[in-house]
Amino acid sequence: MSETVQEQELSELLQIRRDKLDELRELGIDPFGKKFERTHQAGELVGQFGEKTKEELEASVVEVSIAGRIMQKRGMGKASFAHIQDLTGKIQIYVREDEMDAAKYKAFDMLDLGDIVGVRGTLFKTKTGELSVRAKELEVLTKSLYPLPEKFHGLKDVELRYRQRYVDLIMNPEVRQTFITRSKIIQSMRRYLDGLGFLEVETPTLHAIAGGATARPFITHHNALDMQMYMRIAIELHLKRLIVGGLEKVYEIGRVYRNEGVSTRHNPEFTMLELYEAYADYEDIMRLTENVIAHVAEEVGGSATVMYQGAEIDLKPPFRRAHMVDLIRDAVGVDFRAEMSDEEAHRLAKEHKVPVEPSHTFGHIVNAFYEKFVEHTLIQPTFVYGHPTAISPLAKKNEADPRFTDRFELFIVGREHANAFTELNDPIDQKQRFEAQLVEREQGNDEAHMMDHDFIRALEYGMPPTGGLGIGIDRLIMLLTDAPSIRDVLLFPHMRARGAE
RNA sequence: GAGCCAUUAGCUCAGUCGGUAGAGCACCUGACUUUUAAUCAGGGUGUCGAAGGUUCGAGUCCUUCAUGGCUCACCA
Repeated sequence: MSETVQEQELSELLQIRRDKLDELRELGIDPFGKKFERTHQAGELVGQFGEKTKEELEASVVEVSIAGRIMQKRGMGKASFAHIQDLTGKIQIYVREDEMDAAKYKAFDMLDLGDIVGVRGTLFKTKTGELSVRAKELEVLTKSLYPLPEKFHGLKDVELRYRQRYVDLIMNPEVRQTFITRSKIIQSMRRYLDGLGFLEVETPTLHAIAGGATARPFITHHNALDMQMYMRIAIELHLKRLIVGGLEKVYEIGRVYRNEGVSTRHNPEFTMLELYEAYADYEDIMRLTENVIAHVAEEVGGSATVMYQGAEIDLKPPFRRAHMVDLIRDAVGVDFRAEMSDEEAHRLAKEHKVPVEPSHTFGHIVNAFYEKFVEHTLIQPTFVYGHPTAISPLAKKNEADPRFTDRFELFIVGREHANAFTELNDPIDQKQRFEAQLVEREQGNDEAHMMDHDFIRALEYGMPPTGGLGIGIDRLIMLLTDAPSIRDVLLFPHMRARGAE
């Protein structure tokens, strides 16, 4: 569509705003102004001077310079009030015709909600006691050409909130706060791990082999090398190569990509923390996990107890620890510690109406029982450990019972928040595990792991006994910000492309 | 992928039994020098998500499609 046609199709509402560009220029004002020196932010002023009396403010004459978006405007002829919003909040400004340049007052009078201005003036309190800035000078910094949502109800439409997050951020302070908290959570986590002597690293997100997790990858292509590549589904295998290389304690906070369904708990790309510590095992990692989560909750939210969707969640260590088969036994009375064949396991699955595939072995069926009967019941933080070997191709087998591994997952509010294990460092066993995965792949499981010969080679050089951890950062942020949907903690959640537009 | 629900002005929402598309905010015109969801007087700015169908007549009933939300499935 050409620019001219678009211009013609502008609604009256939008056309009026465009016309104001020329009217401002006629007044000698650039509607898309320039750099503006601020001395304060709104929230800072309210914090610093909000408690001062009218008289104290009059006596001290505090000169300030602020800038922000006009969110409310109340004109009264030759004087006007408005509220200006910046990152930190809102502050009222008071503009009088007799105290400034006539053209400037006329320009201000013409401005709309959503326009961005810079104001220099002095602090005072109105007769109703609101801290305000009495404007001496006012600069138009940016004219807004599109009207903001309704001032009282704001932007409610969920689709618009996600597709036009910038409007959501302007209108909904709690959304702004969620993303500030998100940043603080990640900062806090970094500081904590750095303090423990971990080294933050960055490894490739484009992989020749998509390994380290059970998931379907996005496939892409590198032109110059003419090779198929995958967006990474996990960070794991590269970080373990670094443990082989002697970096000993490493972590990466980064994006991984999985070509799977979208839901309130799943986005095609999400942020993982993965961490590996040489000479540690999964019990060390359990302690680290509960400590880092409690630390972040306290540092960012002020308490290790959080409210999530009406439920009080206690994140104070130690978290409950429970073996997967014990939880299944307590829930349905089936004891998978008993020796049993795959056939017996299938019979139990049928008896308890647990959906399984014909190719499933004992281990897959134990996991299916867990997912059906236990997972959703774990509201308070619980380390579920002892996952079957068949579903844990990168975890070390348990010494006493090799049908299970030294692995745990952390469940909170019925959702998986972390996955960790004593890493398998026996290259011969690892190769066999990959081969078992290849069999699954041939049986049609396109999420089964791929063989990674270079990773085997790395293990052949010798990886020290190692504990590893993955934390789903978005889900942790959901928990700590009381967000019901993962989209509420992602600035730009993935949405289907709109056809006509 | 399946089920349920939603889609009307820039935004938030009404719209009865099928009978001339409405309100508040925003915006426009005017008044107003301490207002604060400012107030007062006047002004409705629209592809009723799209396309078919039924009907004398469809925002409303039917079908298909699109997008979104929730639930389920898959998954972290």
